Amino acid sequence: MLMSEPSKIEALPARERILLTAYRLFYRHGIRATGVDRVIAEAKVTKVTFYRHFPSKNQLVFEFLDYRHRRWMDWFSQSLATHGGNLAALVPTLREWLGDADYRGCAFINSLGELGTTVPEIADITRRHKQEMNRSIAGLLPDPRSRKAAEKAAIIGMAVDGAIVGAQYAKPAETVLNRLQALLDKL
Amino acid sequence: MLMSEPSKIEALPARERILLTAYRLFYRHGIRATGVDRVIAEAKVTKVTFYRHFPSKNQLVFEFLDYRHRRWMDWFSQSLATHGGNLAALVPTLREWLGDADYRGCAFINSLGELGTTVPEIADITRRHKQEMNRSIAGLLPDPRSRKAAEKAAIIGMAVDGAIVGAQYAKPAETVLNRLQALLDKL
DNA sequence: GTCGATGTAGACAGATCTGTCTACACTGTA
DNA sequence: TACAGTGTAGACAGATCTGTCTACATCGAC
Repeated sequence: MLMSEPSKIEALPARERILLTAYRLFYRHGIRATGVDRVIAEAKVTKVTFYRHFPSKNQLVFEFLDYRHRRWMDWFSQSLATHGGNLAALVPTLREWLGDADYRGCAFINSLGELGTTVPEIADITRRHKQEMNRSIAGLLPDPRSRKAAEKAAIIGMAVDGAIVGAQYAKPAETVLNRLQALLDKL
Repeated sequence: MLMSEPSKIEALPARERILLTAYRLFYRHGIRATGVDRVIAEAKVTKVTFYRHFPSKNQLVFEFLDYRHRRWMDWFSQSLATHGGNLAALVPTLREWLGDADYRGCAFINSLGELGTTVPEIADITRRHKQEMNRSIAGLLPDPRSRKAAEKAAIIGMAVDGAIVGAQYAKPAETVLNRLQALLDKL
């Protein structure tokens, strides 16, 4: 769902191929488990090309997270709209993601857990990502720009984070989604 | 709070020193960022001793998570009891942990995000840990052994997971705790 | 006195990792 | 026509990583 189409990657310029390959490997296997050499091999570029576009692995990680953020927000907003644009849209939208076969949680939460003290910028990046997610959630509520909507969205966002993590260790995702729906029904 | 006392480690047998050192380094820096050589150096043992007690790094990781589970559950149960043993105890209990200077989230969630596909056992380990956490939460509710309490505890546990993760990227933890309290007030 | 358990100091092997380097080719634009 | 941008194939350096190995010492229990 949020994964790129591998069959079309070969036609892309080298930089795009590197970023999409890193995106797929970092999300699936983790950042430290994915060496630069593996990204280079699977993107079918050379080291000179890689280091011409990305001065370091850490820079690639930042661009991976930025790219992930933009793609995820696009999907999230569109899917919420598709499902009706109100709070009832939230769980059906999350169902599309949490039930995916390639689901591996939130790239930001995972990266924070893996590298949070080694690369402190990841906490800021994660906070901004979640703030924007919460703004989208606020948009589902009556009077979306009010203080009350922001506070309620933050509470809902916290529960969504819990569901995201829960779907990583608990199967099936449907259990977690039902739990989230039950919580939303009480708010 | 949940960290061991470094000043007393030297007096312990080698196996305990290794486990406590791994516990501290894995929790603070992540698993892959912590090499075996570093654990050995800081535990003040030799490689032969290390590999006599732990056949592999993965085995050490499993024992780190088991140890973390037992210590965390002990703290969690005792702190909940100290704060009154009912649902109102939950947020004050979590405040002790989430506000800690060495706070780095949940070792299970972090390990799952870092190594979830490389070491699939971690998902099962995490699920069992969270099931036991939820059983403790159910114990705070009226009629703790009922189906209803289990379901409510699972919902609360999901929100707790969200708070745990939120406290990693959002400062101060007090904001997250207030949000959690607001959610609990609505349940 | 013997033996098992526990501990010691690295050397070593093989693998993996990040980043730099050389010299060249192709393409598109001005 | 020239030049900048983009791309190529590794070799190489230095570092880090996991796990095995040798030979010995100490201690406590039987």
